[in-house]
Amino acid sequence: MVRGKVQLRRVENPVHRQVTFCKRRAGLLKKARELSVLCDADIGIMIFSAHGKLYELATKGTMESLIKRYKMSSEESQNHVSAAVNPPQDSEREIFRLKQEINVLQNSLGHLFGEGSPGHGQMNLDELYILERHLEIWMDHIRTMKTQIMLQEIESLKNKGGILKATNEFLQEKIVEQNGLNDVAPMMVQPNGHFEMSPITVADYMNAYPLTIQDQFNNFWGPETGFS
Amino acid sequence: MVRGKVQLRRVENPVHRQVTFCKRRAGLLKKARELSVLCDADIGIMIFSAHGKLYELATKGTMESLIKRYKMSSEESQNHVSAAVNPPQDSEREIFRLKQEINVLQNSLGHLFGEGSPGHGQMNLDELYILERHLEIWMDHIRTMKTQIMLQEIESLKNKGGILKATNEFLQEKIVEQNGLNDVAPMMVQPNGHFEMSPITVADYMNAYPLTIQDQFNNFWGPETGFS
DNA sequence: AACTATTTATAAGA
DNA sequence: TTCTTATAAATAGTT
Repeated sequence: MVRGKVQLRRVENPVHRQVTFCKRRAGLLKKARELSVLCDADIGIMIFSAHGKLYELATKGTMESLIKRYKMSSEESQNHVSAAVNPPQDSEREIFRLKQEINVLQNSLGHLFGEGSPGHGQMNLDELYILERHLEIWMDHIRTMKTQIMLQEIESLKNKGGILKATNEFLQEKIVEQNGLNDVAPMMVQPNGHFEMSPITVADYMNAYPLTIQDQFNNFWGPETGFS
Repeated sequence: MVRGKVQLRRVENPVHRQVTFCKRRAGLLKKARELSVLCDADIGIMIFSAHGKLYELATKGTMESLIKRYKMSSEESQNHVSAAVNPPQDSEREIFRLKQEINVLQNSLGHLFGEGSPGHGQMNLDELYILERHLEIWMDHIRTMKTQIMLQEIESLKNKGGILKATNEFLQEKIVEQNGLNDVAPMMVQPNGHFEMSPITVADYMNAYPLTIQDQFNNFWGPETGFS
């Protein structure tokens, strides 16, 4: 018999807990089926017991199909929210497009792998062609993104190089003007393998390494980089 | 007040149905939360109203993570079942491996696209390399499967061809032995576009179409198919 | 949304 | 696990 209100906390006795789990699980699924019938709702429930065992209910179709529907639904609302909040940037649009691609793929795959009976197995050639085409398109997206990122990196490095070059030219002029000399304390390698520059004037450096900064620059970037 | 047992069928009055949906939905989610707390269970619930609106509950993590767990769980049990029932065939093992690939991909994608903030956006090069590699591997699987299916089809056709060839040789011997002749009633095209063979002896056919069956066979398969 | 007469779920005991 | 039963909880119909 029920003695008093049930406390909303973990049932400590493992036997009681197991029994409660059985009973309430049955109750929950029954309620779900009732709700589904009474109100025309489609319901999917996944229950993982404390020991990882899976119990499930799908009141319509398969759990897979409900999950697909869930993903569509939640993505839709997500997009409405983000479209309302941020001005849709190009990169976001691109990501949305890629998400859609992924959905298509996932749907294809769910269809091809998930929903056949295990013995049914083999996909047909047409389906594989479609899948291959999608993969090619997708791979192309990824390669494009990779290329763009690399181009951006090159651009960024070029900018940094340009700034360095300008700085170096300015410093070279200074050196020509001044011609001062101090102690030599060139670049050192630390025990941890990292480099560390001791405080050092440009003139010190020039003294230790007779190449001009411009020469070194060209040695590093090559004469055809547009910086020389 | 509740009058008599509730009938387990759709509530016809739309207003009542909507109210019932609200109340029972709240009840169901409450029960689920209770079960989760009392028994250490992790529960995911998706409810789609008759008009497609989504209501969800995830008692641990996100629905996405529960869905991942569901996929792993259900895949695992599916494999146990199929391993117990059938001797694990190569194609089934291959499909399992592909499923795992897909999981890896989905996880990568979930990580790369789904779980960053929308502004965070850009993947890094390393991640893209990994993803590209996965895609290449996967594409390779698909192309392999395609090739295998085509090879199987060729094999199957060759077998059929071999049987046909043997049959035809046998029939040719019969013809040489007997040399009988009846009315000619060759192959006809029906109004529905399908072919239908009237009852006809091989000798009739030989009479109408002077090529030997062997000649016709070679005309169809070519002399290099291994059947001639 | 709030109220209640009832039905339904279920905790503990067997 | 299943049945029983006292009691808590849910909820259909109403306001």
